[in-house]
Amino acid sequence: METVVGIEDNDDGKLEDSGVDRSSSALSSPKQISNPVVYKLVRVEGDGRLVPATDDEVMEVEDFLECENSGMHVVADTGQSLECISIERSSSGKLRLECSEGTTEADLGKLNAKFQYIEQMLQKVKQEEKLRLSCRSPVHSDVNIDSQCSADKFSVMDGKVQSETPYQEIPSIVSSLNYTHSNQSGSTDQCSKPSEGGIESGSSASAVHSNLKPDFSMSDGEICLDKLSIRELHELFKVTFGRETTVKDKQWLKRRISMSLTNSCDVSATTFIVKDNKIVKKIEEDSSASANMNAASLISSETMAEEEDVNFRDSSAVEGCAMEDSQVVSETRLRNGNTEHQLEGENHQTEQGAAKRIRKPTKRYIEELSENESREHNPRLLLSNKSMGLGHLSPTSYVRPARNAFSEARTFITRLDSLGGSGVQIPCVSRVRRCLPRKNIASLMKFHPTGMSETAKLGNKLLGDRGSDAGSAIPDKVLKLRSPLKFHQPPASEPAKEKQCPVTCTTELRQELRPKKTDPYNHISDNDIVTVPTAKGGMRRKHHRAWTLIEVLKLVDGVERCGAGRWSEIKRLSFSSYSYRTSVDLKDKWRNLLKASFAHTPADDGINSRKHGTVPIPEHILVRVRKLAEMNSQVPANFNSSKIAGGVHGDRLGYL
DNA sequence: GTTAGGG
DNA sequence: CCCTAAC
Repeated sequence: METVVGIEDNDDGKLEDSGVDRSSSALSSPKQISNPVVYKLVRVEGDGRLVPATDDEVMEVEDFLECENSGMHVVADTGQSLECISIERSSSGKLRLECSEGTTEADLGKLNAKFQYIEQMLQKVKQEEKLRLSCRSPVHSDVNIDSQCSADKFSVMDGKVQSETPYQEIPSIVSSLNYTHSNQSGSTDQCSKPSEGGIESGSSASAVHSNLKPDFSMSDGEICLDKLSIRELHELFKVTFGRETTVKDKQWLKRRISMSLTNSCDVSATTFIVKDNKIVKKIEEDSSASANMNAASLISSETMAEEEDVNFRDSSAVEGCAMEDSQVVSETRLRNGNTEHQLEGENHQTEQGAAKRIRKPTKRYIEELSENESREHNPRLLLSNKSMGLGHLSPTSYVRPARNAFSEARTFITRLDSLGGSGVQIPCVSRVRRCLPRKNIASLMKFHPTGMSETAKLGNKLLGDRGSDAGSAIPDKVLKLRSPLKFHQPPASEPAKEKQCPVTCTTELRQELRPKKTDPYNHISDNDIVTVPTAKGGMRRKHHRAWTLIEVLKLVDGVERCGAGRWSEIKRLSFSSYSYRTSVDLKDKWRNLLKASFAHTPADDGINSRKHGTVPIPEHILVRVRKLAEMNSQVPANFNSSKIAGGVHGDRLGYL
């Protein structure tokens, strides 16, 4: 949690700043942008101990906040850095806030208004709650106020009042009050390294838990809200969500508000709390235990912050009434986890547990968001995401993140087009997942043009078939950027190719089809070799790279030099720069060249050209091949047979 | 690891 | 291009 605590003790002079760690809060995550400022209020005893602020002190601060505009720091922009208000307590016991940085005027008025209202409500509820809960141990509650009108997120969590600002450049105000009654070390841990085990106290969190009363629950909030009239609920709702509501359903209002108020992941650890609009101070207990709890709560809070970020983003994106539902859902989900967690095991409330419970839904949520954005609902997306957790095990999983940035719909369309309007829907996921790793996309884009130019230079290039291939070679995203029209009509050779595939048109084959023709021009980027898992568990090279004239020449030269059969050597000598050409590839190609050279007659040129729509291998090369073959007695056994027509699997004999 | 050959 | 047997 982005918490900054500025503590000064007049008696002892400056208090060690160990308890203050701005960097951790400021750098911990991108979220911080959303929580630029957080304040904590702690009283420091003469001996340096951190003591929880008393109610009176709290009130002092509250009053201060209410009437002291200058005392508030306002962050006008998301880009603002953390500001810190240090609370100084003189020997006389007087608390005072200190501005550590300049104050931005923006939104000051708004903030104050909010604050005032909040304070009102807090006090009101506090009074009520005092009556009701006076006998109970301190409870926590979170007030989370989301002001949509200003796009500010204003919330009170764990006693911290803070506003979260979306990524937009909307001015935001974030302030947080954190009343802590933990010892210094505890405080330190809480503030600077919540996730570490630097807690000195030996007492366990569980001990604290057992001592503490049950966590606040939604019911608490409702109890308080129960007292409110509909009108008040409406007001509260307005303050909470930043908009009016016409809902008359008291229950609904209460639920919504309480949900929001308890949305944060407060843990019963913190010492002070803003509970359901009421600031509650915990009784001083085992301070060390408290420290533990604080640390724990901080962690969960941190986690929560992330969650909420997502949540808020969503809610802010979805405006109006409709948003309520979605928000309810998401919040409910979070809450459920939270509540569940708290109820489930106070003693089991480990940091990890808290994080896990919260994080899981978050991921999912993000995924869902992405899916919504893409407008294309593909159930397999989730699956692909799951695999992401495995890192790079699957090069394909890698692609996911980037993909989100692009229009899925277009991708989808393209894919359909590629099928020649067959209407067969190729699972986007499959395709995407089979795409090259994200990092390669750039290289593809970069190299593609080069490949094209090279092709052009070669002169013998087949534009029809090739052009298409080249286009399809690029991942969907790129394809979109290029001319999608290219894919509308599969090259004539395409169907033939497909037929040649021994494998039936299984999904896998189709998935592979496009990728295969993908990189004829990308051979420069050697890293692009991507293998895909086959049904058998083996790996299969994903891309088809048509042989270029240059490669053929190199091959012939290599054979001339080293002799046919010495593929490894040829590969080493002539294809060292073509990592995607394996010795097996050379062998296969040579085999096809042989067949072609013997099957091929000048008269066939025209026919073959028309037949395949491709540029035939120049006769002079074939002649050379034939010569070499004859020299080495490599005349194909049955060059005349019909078998020759097909050449080695998938190859168009005598063509590049 | 290479080669050869079938698919 | 893939897969494999045979080196």
